[in-house]
Amino acid sequence: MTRHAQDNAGDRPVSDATLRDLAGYNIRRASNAVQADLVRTLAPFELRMITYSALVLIVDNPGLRQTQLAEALAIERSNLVVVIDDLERRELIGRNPMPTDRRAYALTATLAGTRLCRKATRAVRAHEARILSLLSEEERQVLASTLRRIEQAANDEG
Amino acid sequence: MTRHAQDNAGDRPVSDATLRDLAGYNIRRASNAVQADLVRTLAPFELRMITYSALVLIVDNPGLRQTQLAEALAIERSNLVVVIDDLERRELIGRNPMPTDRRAYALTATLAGTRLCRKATRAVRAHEARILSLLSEEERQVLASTLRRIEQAANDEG
DNA sequence: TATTGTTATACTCTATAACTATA
DNA sequence: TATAGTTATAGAGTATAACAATA
Repeated sequence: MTRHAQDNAGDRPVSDATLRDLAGYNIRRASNAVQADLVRTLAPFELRMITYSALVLIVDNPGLRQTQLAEALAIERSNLVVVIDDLERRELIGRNPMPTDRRAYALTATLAGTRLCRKATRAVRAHEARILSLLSEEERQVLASTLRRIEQAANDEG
Repeated sequence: MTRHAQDNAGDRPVSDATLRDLAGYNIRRASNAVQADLVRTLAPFELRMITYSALVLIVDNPGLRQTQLAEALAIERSNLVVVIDDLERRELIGRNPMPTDRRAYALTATLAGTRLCRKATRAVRAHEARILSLLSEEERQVLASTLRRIEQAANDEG
């Protein structure tokens, strides 16, 4: 393919200096890349990120109600329903009636759910370890700390 | 509302220690919060994050082709079309024929587009400044640097 | 009246395949 | 044969409103 002088920006590297100054832009790009990678990591377990996260929290907090779980995951109650439906249909968790409040369910993991959770967590951690191996221990701590504060501040802006 | 002893996890704080160890989880939460905040910031300009980002790159790189722009934004060519359609319909940018390649368009911002870009950038920066004021200069640099490396590594895992 | 889980719905973001016109 | 832009479509993710059962 021949090139001509008047191609102007055609072959020069694209400058994204303005956007790279914005935390929101960098976070979106990193988040998209990491989420796509997590989809691949969790696919063998037939789990999505949100399904996996819900399972972990149920394993770690037996007896959780759905509203509590939705809040902990920072998603809407209504969007959690299909997630719980999926985990229950596969008999990884159970919706147990609460004697003290007949509106609510106490969520508990089955043995199969606990086992799958452990296996998936090992896979996710191994996968993350390869990515995070590029970062020093201090950088990892700064990353976790700054992300948490940014989330908090962004929510407070609302 | 009365409480009973058998409420089990009902009132205890939900432990998300397992998930908080995962970079992917923290990044997703921060990204969601920041994107939601950006939506609110850009709404007065009738811009979404992707529309704003595209406009910035066109202003900074006049003559850009759509494929180059999509690659720079890390989105699919096909998803960029409606974004460019929107910006063109509002006469913020123009699709100019390229004499050297009649398949492609050279994208350029109009005066109105350049002005809107400047105004929106000021608003976004002011908004980010409030959030980033919680971070030291060193933390901001570590954040930007680590996010970029994580994006790169996650893409390479694919 | 308020809350829990649920349904329905809509809008955004992303990914893929296939088409057209050019190269 | 390959590339630029386009169209259509499907799957996630997210948000809101409204409902029945229960508190």
